[in-house]
Amino acid sequence: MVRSPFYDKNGVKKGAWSREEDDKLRDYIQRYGHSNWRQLPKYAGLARCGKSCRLRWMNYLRPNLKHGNFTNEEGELIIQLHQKHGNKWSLIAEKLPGRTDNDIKNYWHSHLKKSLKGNEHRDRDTECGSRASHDDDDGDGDDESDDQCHNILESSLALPTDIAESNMEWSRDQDQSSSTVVSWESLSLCSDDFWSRPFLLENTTTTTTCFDQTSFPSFCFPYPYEGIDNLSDLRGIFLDW
DNA sequence: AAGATTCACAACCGCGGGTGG
DNA sequence: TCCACCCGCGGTTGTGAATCT
Repeated sequence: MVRSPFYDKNGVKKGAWSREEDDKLRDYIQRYGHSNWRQLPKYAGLARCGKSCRLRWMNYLRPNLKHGNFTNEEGELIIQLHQKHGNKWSLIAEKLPGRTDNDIKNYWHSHLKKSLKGNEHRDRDTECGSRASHDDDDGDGDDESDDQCHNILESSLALPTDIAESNMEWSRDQDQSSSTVVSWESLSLCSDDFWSRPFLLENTTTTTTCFDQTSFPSFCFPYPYEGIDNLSDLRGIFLDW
């Protein structure tokens, strides 16, 4: 159901999250918050990019998330809100506690849009039934009509109110911050999109440069020790401190 | 029973906005 | 004003599961 895990050319892990990764991410965020997604994977000991961590947390690990089927009430509300706001999924998600924008977006595309499409077909058949029957004679016309409907439904601005209303009838039928900011000098050596930049301890050439963390006062290490194991990182912390 | 098709949804990608130097 | 960094959003894709033929 999800992409198989793999490593990209930068050594960043992609694809499905393992149980262990979930645990690491959850534990880290619960303890230290997520004030800096980009640096989080390094501190948490994850071979992921910050963007991936954020997505996983927001869409799956965050507390109080609802998983599973949408209720009729939720579906109804989504239709109403989509009619009002269009594809502003995050806006819609704010009105549905426990649901993420991604969930709602997926639900819309897999359930509601299809049903609206069905209603649209009915409406069109009512308005010009003979034409519709011609289109469907060989089956090809249906695909074309689907595309037309698709275009309409892609934009909520173009979504006729009566369609949405008719669909509502169908519906009835059925943190604490870790104050992290540390200026990592080593970061300036990196380039590319910051989201995909790896923060991999495993792949850095300096990881073998060890130091005794226990020699420093504990307040020097607001993060789990395993996330700070090279001297340039340590230097960044002290420069900022 | 087996292959084809569709469904459902987790995850990725690219873009744009906000912010600070 | 410009630029880089950081973040969040919305569109899209990939793939296992379910269903159909």
